[in-house]
Amino acid sequence: MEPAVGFKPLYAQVKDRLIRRLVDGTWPPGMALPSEFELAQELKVSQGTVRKALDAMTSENLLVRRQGRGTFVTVPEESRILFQFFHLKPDSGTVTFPQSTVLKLSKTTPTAAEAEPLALSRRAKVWRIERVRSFADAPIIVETITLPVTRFEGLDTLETIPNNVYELYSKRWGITIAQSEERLKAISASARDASHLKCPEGEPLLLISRLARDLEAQPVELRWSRCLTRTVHYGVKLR
Amino acid sequence: MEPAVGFKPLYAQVKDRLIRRLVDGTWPPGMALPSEFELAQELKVSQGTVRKALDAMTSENLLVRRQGRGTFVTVPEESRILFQFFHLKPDSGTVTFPQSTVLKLSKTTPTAAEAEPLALSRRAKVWRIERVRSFADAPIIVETITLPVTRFEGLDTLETIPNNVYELYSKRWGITIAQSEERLKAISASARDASHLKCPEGEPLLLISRLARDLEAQPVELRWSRCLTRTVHYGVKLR
DNA sequence: GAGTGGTCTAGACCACACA
DNA sequence: GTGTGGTCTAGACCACTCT
Repeated sequence: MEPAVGFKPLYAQVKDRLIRRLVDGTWPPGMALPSEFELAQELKVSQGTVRKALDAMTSENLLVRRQGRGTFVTVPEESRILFQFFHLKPDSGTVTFPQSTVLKLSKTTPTAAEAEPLALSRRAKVWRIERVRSFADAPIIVETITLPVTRFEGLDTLETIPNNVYELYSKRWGITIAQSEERLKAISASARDASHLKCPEGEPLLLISRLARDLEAQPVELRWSRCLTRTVHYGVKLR
Repeated sequence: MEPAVGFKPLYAQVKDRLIRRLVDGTWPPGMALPSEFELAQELKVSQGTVRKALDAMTSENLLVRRQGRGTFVTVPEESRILFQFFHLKPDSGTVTFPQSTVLKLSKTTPTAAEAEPLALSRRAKVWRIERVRSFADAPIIVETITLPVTRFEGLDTLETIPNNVYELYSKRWGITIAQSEERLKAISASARDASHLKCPEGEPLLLISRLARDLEAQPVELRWSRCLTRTVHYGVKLR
């Protein structure tokens, strides 16, 4: 008699086994999974149970299913990131991905406020990236990205840091950003923020603190974005 | 041969029929629905198809299912509203619902910025509620709520306007708030905001503009909240 | 035409709630 | 014990994609 606490439905167990294959790189982004019947046969469950696991993973944006074609591992390309993780939109007009300019890349130790959410020691090494992001040449965001060096070896040897860093994390280190939590506050622009955003010191800015996690829900990236919201807003839909 | 465009899966049609019963009050909040087999028999579909419709409605927070007990229409009680629509949380400590004090209730006509999202004419009548909300006696939010008079007849005859207005909308007018969209910006506290929030004029505030919709996705309520985010933050989880 | 996911059905058994 | 939702299975047919 197994305890009720430890019980997991079969489809959840199947889901866990499939996620493990995403984590270990058996099925890299873009790859087609075997068909439902092949998976069912291999995992010794019915096709309906495999489907329930695949549907759950699809609703978490880990997979993409196309009728008639197959089931594919999600690729962290721009349009997906834009939709899933980037919530700043122009007040009017179409949504676009901002251009970015790196100000500084340094190797340092985390502050207490950085170490705690990233589950790191104060003596651990981290990369700190500072960059400005712009819509149509107008600077909108100043942001600081903090990454543990242990998971991003050789970051400083890259020629450039691309606009879409989540695609980089995936391609260079095989790290998939699967979920994140954001905390928003209103703050005043510091002299430094103001100079980068070309706005008066003391201008109200939207501060977004994001903690991003990988497929196994381990914290991977901490990001502090200060945003000028004169022409853009942060959009949320609640169901 | 029917056109592919007009096609809707059977479970989606079932879902639409069930939602109609929520809208017309056949099944009010808190009521138990018939069992899956009874619904299947009545609607002439299989129990599995009914289940798919019920699961979809459950994931939209319209229904609550309890193993062994039954399926129930969601009640807009505090804890649910807190979880579903209220995203301001103390930086540390437990989540609570703020107290509120109504400053003013007036009947007026909408501004252009109010009329458009509510799909109203500029000459329509609207209620405008202004109130302050506090955590532990500290004022945190000043907000303005705009409601079309046609859908909320007699609002001015109420003795008091309760803290949880969505519960009021449901009980008094049978209107269920099922979804909403929020836009966030950082602004400076006006003299008026500052006096209510007991903060300096010019203090950075988080402005939340919310458009709330009913079960049929019709806009119902427009709300502008100005929030002091020194000790609280707006939390978002992204999957 | 062959292969894929999408829908629909039917039935079995389990876990839980309540009287 | 009875009735509910939760899980699991098996099979059928449809719509779509690619060759």
